[in-house]
Amino acid sequence: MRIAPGDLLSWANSLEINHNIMSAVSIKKALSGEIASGTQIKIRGWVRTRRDSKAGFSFISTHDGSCFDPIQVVAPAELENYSSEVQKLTSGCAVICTGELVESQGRGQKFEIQASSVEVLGWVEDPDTYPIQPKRHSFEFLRDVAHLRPRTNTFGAITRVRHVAAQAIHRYFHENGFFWVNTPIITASDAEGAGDMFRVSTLDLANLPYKENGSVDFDRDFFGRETFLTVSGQLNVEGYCLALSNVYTFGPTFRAENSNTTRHLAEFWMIEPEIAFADLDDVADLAENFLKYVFKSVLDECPDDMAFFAQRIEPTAIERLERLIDAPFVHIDYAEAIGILKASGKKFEFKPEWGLDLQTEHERYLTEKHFNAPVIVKNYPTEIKAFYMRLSDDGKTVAALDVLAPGIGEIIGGAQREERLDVLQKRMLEQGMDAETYSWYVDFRRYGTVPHAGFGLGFERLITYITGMSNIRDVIPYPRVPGRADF
RNA sequence: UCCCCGGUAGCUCAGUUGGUUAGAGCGGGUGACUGUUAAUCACUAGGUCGUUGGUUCGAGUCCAUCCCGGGGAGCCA
Repeated sequence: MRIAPGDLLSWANSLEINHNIMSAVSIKKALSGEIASGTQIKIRGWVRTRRDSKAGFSFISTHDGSCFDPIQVVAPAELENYSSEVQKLTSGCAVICTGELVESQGRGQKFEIQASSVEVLGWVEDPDTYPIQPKRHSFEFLRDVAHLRPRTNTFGAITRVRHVAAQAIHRYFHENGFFWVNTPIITASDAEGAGDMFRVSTLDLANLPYKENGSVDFDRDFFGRETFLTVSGQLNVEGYCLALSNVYTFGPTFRAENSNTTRHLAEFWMIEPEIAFADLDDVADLAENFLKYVFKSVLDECPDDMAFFAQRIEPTAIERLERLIDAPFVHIDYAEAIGILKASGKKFEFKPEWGLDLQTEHERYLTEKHFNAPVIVKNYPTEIKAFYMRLSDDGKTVAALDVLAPGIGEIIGGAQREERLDVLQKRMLEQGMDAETYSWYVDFRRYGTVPHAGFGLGFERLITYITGMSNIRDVIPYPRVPGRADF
């Protein structure tokens, strides 16, 4: 039996195995208007608040995460467990509510449920100390209860936006003929100096084997050599790029840097597309096109969540995404950027100078003050960039790019790769890199080399930008940062 | 890693130049009231003031130390 792609989901949902799943409806569906008023429905979720009316019923505001809004369940005093259970419900209790879906008599919601049954599945053991209360909590506090914070409005919204953005990313690439490549998480290459690495080892730290010269004998480690957690899938994905043309990675990435900022995590997710037969301008266009697609998808698919961010987190959350979708990104050369900074007359803590990397204050000036738009800065001085970036004819610059966004700074870093064998080898030699470790990478330049380019996008930085959340630790479920790996 | 700021009730905070029994709002409990919706009103329970040490007749308050958190910088995505 062959089933048309558009019918696959209804075919799957019709299978016996799903009958139990379909017996209740999501709150999203109950509030959507798809279900006729008067229909008997069942919803399952967690209590946000309970308000009693002595007129003989209680309002139970219930959420299940399917959408931003909770549904109001009207529980009449006639319920057999009304005084014994319903009136004892507190924030966080898990309930199954059955009843008639009706248009609400009160303001604030279109539909509500006139309950004929409220079944309590899980009580809150001690309501007095349950951390998630129906009030505003600080994000600092919620980080200490990261396992419970998904029950709040904000973290529910973040989770849905994160999901929609991830789906949009995969969809964008899929529909543009890219293949998702799962590059290894454990690696032996000291990946291009992108940062300090976490060691992966099964050696007994209290009883390390040593070689005769006194160094640790990694021959006896699990992989028979030193290994680490990946800091980038780029080197690996290049191999797939030079066979499948358009590829990307989307996976966890690890940096053991002692970074204590609102935009760094020790464990984060990174998206790295890599395109063959392409130069720096091609990858700059890809970055712009890609970002606009993802932003548009989130605006279209998460209107309620985005409205919440605009109302409570960052007033311009929606407008700035709309503006960014409409306006072309600014493209400038690093040299021009230095010129603009020097001519600005602004006093910077670090003086802008050709040959030095742009400081955060410089990036902010360019993207927030001078252009007030996303800026793609291209062609950086050779000395401050990685070995694999393509050298210009005069050798002074490499074909690197950074995408700077107002509010967060660097969101994307990319480059055209050095495809010429001799030039790459020379640069690796200059930087004192171990030729043997990277021989497989150099092979790509030996066998059918072509110009190719790619970029890296920090997924959490993207979510930070979309939602207006100011700390990256609040857009990943369980943040890992120096000194903390709770939960 | 460096520079600033902070740690008081379950949560968010106030607490005077050091001075008796440390306060408020929310949340919890009890009651009243109400198609309510951050409901409202009354009553009530709840604190070794981050740790350790010091100064003082007396420390939430001053000093030192360590721990933890936040913001900024560097590194980067």
